[in-house]
Amino acid sequence: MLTERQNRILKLIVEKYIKDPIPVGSKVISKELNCSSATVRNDMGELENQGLLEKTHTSSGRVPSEAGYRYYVDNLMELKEMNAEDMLKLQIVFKNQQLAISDVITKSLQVISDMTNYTTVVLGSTSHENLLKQIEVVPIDEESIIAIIVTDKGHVEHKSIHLEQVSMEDVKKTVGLINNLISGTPIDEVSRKLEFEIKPIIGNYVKQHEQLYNAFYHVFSDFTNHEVNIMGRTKMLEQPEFSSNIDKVKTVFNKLESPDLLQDIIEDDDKNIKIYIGNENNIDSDVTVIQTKYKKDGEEGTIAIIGPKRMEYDRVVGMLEYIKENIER
Amino acid sequence: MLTERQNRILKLIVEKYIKDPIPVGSKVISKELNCSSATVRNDMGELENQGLLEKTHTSSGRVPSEAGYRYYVDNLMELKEMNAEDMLKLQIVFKNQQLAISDVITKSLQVISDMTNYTTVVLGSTSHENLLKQIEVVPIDEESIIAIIVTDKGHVEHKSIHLEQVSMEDVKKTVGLINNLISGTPIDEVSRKLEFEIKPIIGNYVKQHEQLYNAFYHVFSDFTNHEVNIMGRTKMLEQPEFSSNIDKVKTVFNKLESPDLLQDIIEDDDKNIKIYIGNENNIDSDVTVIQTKYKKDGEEGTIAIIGPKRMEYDRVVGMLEYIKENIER
DNA sequence: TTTGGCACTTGTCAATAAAAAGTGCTAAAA
DNA sequence: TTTTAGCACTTTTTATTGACAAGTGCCAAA
Repeated sequence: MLTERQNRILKLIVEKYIKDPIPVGSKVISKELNCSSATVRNDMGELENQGLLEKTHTSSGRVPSEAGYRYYVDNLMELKEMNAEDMLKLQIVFKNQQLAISDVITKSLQVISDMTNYTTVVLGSTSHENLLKQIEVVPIDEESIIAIIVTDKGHVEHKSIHLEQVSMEDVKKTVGLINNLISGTPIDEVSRKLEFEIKPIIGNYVKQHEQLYNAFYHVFSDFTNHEVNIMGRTKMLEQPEFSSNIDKVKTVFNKLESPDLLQDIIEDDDKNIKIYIGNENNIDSDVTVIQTKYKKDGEEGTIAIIGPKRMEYDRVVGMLEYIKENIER
Repeated sequence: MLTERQNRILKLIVEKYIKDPIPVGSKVISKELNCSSATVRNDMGELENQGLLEKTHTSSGRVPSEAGYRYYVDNLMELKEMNAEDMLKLQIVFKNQQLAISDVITKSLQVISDMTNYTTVVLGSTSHENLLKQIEVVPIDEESIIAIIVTDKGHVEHKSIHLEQVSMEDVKKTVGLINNLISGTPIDEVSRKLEFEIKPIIGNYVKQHEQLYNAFYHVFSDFTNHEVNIMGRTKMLEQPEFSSNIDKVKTVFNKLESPDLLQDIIEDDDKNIKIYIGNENNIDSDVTVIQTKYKKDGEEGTIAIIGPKRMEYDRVVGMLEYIKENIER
């Protein structure tokens, strides 16, 4: 259990360090509290014993540890109103009636990325949550068509298909069949249903049914599992602790580029705003992920902000709350 | 005019420097030529006078200047066969019959990016080259529909539209009208045609025509001008001259992130492989862009490889030739 | 025209020293 | 019992020095 003064010292150190990433000494802190640097030093020693602070070397100032950030976020952080400037920039996006929800979300997270210099991510719903709404085909030339899949959540994906000696009529027949028989099925189960419900039927009266079946099978099995949108991919370079350590930057960039990983990583059913500091997330032990789920009409997904552990927690949480509120009404 | 030996020296220096970015001294060169280092030094001095070589400081070895690279590319470079390993990896992509052309291109450039550690870009055709093929609408719920635009080149784009109190019937009518009257029009002229050919008609017998017209107007005017695909966005970090200079990296990253700029930059009607070294391109004076146009059936576009000026010119040109050849037949 | 040789420049590396920042601990003060 | 002043000690940062390596330019001889 920490004393009142220790709490105040920890809070000051975390906030100072977030503003400027240099270890914080006892002197600066003592000026803000009404006590001497020696007193502060004693408390800092105790905070270090508790694992909330760290030293970079024997005689350096203190830096928050991972547990320190966690304690700060859980107990010390005060949420403040979003500042007027931030709010204004976001409102421009929200006021735009033309935009569909998903565009509003993407655009506003783009704005946040620019304002904060953190990387932002928007994750659509997963393919097992999306139901097949409709499939459309558009012929391009004699040998190729484009198949367009639309899900009930409004997710659209398309794929060009190369077919030899298949009549457009047969294609239309097959598509009609799919739309009639298996629309409403979760996307990731469609492939299986194709095999058991469509293949046997078209086998009888569609020429080249093998080729056609294969084509559609691939269309669905290649369906992107998650629609993922990353904004400000390279913002990490703006963070001093990263720009001085290129290897860290590379690690994080690689995580972001590999879409599979990203999907596994940010998955959480909680509707509140969640904060994963360092090892608490699966991206990298040097970053913090702040994320939340949104749900609006049918559409749902996750938005996340990725920054250094030394993130402006209060500001980001404020923004996420604001965005979420605006989305959901 | 350069002497034969000067040509050989310049070639050696460029190639050595490309392999390993440290200034090249007269001694190493003299070992490969049958002459003394003093002779080489004289020639190097002359090459520097001609602006083809540079020194990093008074007593350093030489480094190719921009003009030096240009001279190398124009006069000295020998194209060699692609090495077997590179070729094998690319063939795996080309052999895959399932893939549509555009996917083959994207995938193969992904492979090239991984093999070379350069950033690669695939640019689809511009919107004035794409003709409207067909527009489809899929209703999602009472108040929103998804509009899907397909062009003759097989480019697909979709947009969710929010409509209030518009009947699906009216939507279908309007879409039918568009498909009948203005399919075949270049995408960037559709908006105008909508105004003069569709608006007057639906004005008469479609309720809420204003809203509907606006919605479709935006669908087309927001149509992405260029489909752009970037692979290996962060590969620049693997290049020693960049990873030691973060500001350069940031500049290049920013250029890559801004899609508008990218479009202006890589625009060229020449069908050959073109090389833009340093200031010759508009991305950054520290990079080289090697690019070419491809054309296959209806589809056409540009592929580009972006790397440091110290790029492996011969290897990259070889790869591009190989890819182009494979695409076009 | 080429080459050996040498003076000269610059960058790199290691060692040293001094200064700055900050700590921990002790003993005195509150 | 808590707080504080003071001081010894540690580590980092910065600058200085000197030695060495790499490389050049130029001159005079081959």
